[in-house]
Amino acid sequence: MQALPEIEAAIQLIGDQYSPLSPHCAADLKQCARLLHLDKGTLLVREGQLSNKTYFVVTGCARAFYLKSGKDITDWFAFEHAFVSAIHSFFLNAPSQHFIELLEPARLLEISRESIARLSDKHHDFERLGRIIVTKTMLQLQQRIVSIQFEPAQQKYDNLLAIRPDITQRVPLTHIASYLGITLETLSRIRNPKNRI
Amino acid sequence: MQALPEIEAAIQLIGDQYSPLSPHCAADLKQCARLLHLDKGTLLVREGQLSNKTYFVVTGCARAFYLKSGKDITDWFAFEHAFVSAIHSFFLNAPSQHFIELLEPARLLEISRESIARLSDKHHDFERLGRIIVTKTMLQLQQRIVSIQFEPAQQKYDNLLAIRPDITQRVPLTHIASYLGITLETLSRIRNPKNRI
DNA sequence: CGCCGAGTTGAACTGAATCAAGAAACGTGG
DNA sequence: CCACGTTTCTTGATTCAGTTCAACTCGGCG
Repeated sequence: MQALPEIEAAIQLIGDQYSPLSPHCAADLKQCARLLHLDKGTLLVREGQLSNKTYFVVTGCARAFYLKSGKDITDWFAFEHAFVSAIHSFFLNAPSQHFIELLEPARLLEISRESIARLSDKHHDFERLGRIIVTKTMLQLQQRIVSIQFEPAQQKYDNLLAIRPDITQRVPLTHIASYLGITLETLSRIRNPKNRI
Repeated sequence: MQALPEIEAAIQLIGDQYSPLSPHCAADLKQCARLLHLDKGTLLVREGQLSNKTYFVVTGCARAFYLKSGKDITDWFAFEHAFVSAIHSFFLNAPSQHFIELLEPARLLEISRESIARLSDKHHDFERLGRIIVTKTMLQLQQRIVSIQFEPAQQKYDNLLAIRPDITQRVPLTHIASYLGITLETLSRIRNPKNRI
């Protein structure tokens, strides 16, 4: 049917990174995960759609963004070995506030909410995996709030570079700017060493 | 030993609000949860301490805050029927970045990380409860990021009031201001109807 | 009564936004 | 492989929301 060894490898990665899965559970997961390879620019989700999928990025990168009075604001970046989903839609079964766009050609493991619910019921260790993934995400968001609030623009940018030094090579500055809560112009000035005090 | 019926009632509240627990699991939880009643102003956790406890607020309210170059910045409010913990310390077993302070006399259910780990191993439904609590918290944080970033001060304040209309009666304005990422002076001006455009 | 913490008000300052041009890089078709 | 249009990024001038600093008011409470 599909590239099963690659799916297996991706599942292994997830287990290693977050919480190990029993062989039985991993096998069940393999049955319901799909491997996608998609072009740069693909929109996985659009605003207003119901999205009951979560995506694990095997290679490439993606962003979640929303439109705020017409302006495109990036809310989340997912690089290889990270998850991305339209969280409001995925967890609350509500119309998505977000778009999800691929910023590079990518391979993704796609898993449906329904599969996750079924596997969580059946396997205690899958339930745990879910808890741990969500916990890490929560901690990340908390750190992001600290960084956004009260840090001047330069510091926010430096903080981001510390976590992801390669981001400027992979993501247009506009998206980085909106992610940091600053304008493209400000980001451009910050990056110009002449403007450093 | 303790006010067991009150502990039971608190556990019932948690189950109702997040994810139901089997009687067996609820009974196990009852064994390891402690009910505290503490005065306003009590510090549950101080910066630098290891905190391996999480607290469910039965009545009263608490805040988590940190010091950023000497300034007191509120990061989280927990009113009745919500959880509060020094998340960085609790989940990563690292020294706390936060203080936790009671803003009103409070009754709290205290549960240790170790108990949670044990109960999560033993009871699939407890593991699920944990996943769901963390998921809701994650969604809250995500909403907060959206609200913090790009909203002007007035809007951020209005958003908070929409969620917690009584907050100004219960919490000093300084804490609300730092939570919103604005100064006390700005908050004061915003609240003064004369300054509305 | 007088002090103290909490909140308000005012005036000056500032970091970042906005508005407006232009330069550089990028890809696509001739 | 070059020309052209599009997207991405830079630079400059101006404006503005919110900060900072400072003084003042108010309401408890010892």
